[in-house]
Amino acid sequence: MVTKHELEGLPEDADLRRADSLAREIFSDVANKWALLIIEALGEGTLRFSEIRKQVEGVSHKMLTQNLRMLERNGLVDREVHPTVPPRVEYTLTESGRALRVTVDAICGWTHAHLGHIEDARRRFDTA
Amino acid sequence: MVTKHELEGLPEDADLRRADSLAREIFSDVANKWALLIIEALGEGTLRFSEIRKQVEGVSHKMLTQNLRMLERNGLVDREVHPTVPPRVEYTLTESGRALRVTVDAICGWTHAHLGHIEDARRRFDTA
DNA sequence: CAGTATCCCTCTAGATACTG
DNA sequence: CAGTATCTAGAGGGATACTG
Repeated sequence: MVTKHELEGLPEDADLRRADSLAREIFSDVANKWALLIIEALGEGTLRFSEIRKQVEGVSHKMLTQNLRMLERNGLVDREVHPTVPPRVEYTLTESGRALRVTVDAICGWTHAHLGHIEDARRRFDTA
Repeated sequence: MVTKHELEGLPEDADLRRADSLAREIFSDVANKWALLIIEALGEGTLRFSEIRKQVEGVSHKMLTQNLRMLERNGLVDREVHPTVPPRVEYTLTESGRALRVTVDAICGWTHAHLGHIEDARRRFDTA
């Protein structure tokens, strides 16, 4: 990923280049705070728009819709609309979304495991 | 992580709350495109400022310094200044940085593994 | 309730120039 | 070469109001 173009210069792999830039784009989509927090919130279950909004503390209405659309577009979440009134819209991770979620969990785990180290590092840095 | 405050309301765990908000903050620092790409670029090795800049395609001088400072402050990268002229500054992941790198690798792996699915999903979404 | 559209302002991030 | 500072345009994102 974000490959260093080991193959750069070979004229025949425009395909690889394309895949590369696509990977970049997806990485940029996904590697952002709100997207990851939404994925984490969905977890294994199914949540309504308003429920996600509660769980992902601090997310605005706008950011939530934007990111949900993006995740849906990339096939990470499934959006099911129940044509009732009032409407009920449920979001669920797709298989690929759940696969990504595992890595998000790993980041969360890393964060907690290193809280202490990080606090120390900050203190050292800030006093210097 | 980004816990849903299962313990919310109990007055005695201001500590947990603090740790929680710290975790949030760290998550926000780290869950951003440039930070992750820099960590990925550093890998197991040691790179100079200008070398990182080459590897992380598209990063501006400013963004690179900003993110390197942030990563240094959080104890993810080690910054070594050689007092020569011209100056030589080398960056290396710390142990905690390398631990996080593993998860970044996982995200990259995920990206490549799901490129096809994602392209399909996008096509479907965009034509609808 | 969920979603879209509009306004508006902040703050990000690029470009440029300058120092050790 | 690496880093800091300044200026500035423009995207990001909040608040609000309106629709199905």
